Amino acid sequence: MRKNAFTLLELAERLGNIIRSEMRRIGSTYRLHPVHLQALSFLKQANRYSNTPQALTEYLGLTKGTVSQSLLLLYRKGLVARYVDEVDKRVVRLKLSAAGKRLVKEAQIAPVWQSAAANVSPARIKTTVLVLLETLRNLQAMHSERPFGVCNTCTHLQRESARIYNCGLKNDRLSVPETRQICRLHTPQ
Amino acid sequence: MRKNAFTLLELAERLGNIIRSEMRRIGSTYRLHPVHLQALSFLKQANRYSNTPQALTEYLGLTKGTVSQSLLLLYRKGLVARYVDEVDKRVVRLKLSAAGKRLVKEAQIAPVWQSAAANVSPARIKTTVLVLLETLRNLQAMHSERPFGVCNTCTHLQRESARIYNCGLKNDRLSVPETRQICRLHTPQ
DNA sequence: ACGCATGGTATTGTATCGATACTTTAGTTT
DNA sequence: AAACTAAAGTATCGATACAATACCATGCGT
Repeated sequence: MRKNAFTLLELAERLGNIIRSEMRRIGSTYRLHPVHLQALSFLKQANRYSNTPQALTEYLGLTKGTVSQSLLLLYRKGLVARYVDEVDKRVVRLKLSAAGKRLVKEAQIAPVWQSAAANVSPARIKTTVLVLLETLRNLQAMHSERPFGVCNTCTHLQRESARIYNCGLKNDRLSVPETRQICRLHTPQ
Repeated sequence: MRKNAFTLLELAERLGNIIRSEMRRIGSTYRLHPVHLQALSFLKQANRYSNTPQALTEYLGLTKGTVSQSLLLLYRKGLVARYVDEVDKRVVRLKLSAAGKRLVKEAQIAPVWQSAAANVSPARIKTTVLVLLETLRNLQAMHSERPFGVCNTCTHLQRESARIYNCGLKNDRLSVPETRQICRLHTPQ
């Protein structure tokens, strides 16, 4: 039991390393580091409450100064657009540019991963996902980090009718595609 | 199915980030980076075929020049000892110093992890470990990376008698503790 | 004896990352 | 309204990971 949890840690560590060096490999084509690919991938999925430097900082677990510099680099490369929020002028809104979207599509490491897990039965994958998810949530709770999830599994999501959703926290109307994005205010059920 | 494999990738990525920032936090006490903690932890477990810069390079997935520099830093901090191999004088042997061993013990992140996975049933953890292990092995095979495992699960291990083991590849006698270390020549059954 | 591969180091340039200090805007208190 | 205070970002600096390249020493093959 103890031993197994230790193995789980080692495995996650090794997998993390592999993913990281895979990202390094893929990113080198564009002269980007792993953290940049992660940032772009996050921005692609972030909803309207999470498309800011602050949210990205929380997501990556780095300091805001560091993230600010990384964003500057991505901006200079023309991969992300930045504009000041109309309502709160302290806030910067981030958005992938066309080039950024293209890059995220090209630079996927998912295919490699999928073929690596291709021979595992769906049931076992499901168990694995659930176990890892629970562990992740616990770890995040310990560090009082935000869980960052989609609306589907959030307590604040209210379904008004067939295609009308609402965020109970922000009291905003949400479009269906929006409910599939990830949110920094996510609160697991 | 496809969707699940994608989620698995995301989870591993998130967990990797958490582990990484946890390592950053712990390591900052000693002014060490995540990669240094990983190196020390590897050296603690490496067997006699794997206690070299080359093996560490393969393990971390970095370039040998980079790893050489990291080792220099660890050496200057008095955490690892280095000496030239008697037989092949090109080879450098690495060993944790007393201070290095102490640090590895102190700087464990395992406890956090264990409490995070504490409420998951052993059976489900076992499934998770097996799935991740298979995925890891496949990923490593794709990149023709070495799997790095313990003798227990290696095809080259031969059991001579109750407490006498042999490595069929190197034709060396192995002590029982040695069969629990990790080896760069590991070949999964 | 000659090439050639292998294990490792030295050096240089780029850019992450943390720490610190700073600017601007928002909100709150007096 | 004026003055604190907090929040979101940016700028700057120092340390150093990391890749790339070149290099050195040893070992192994013909």
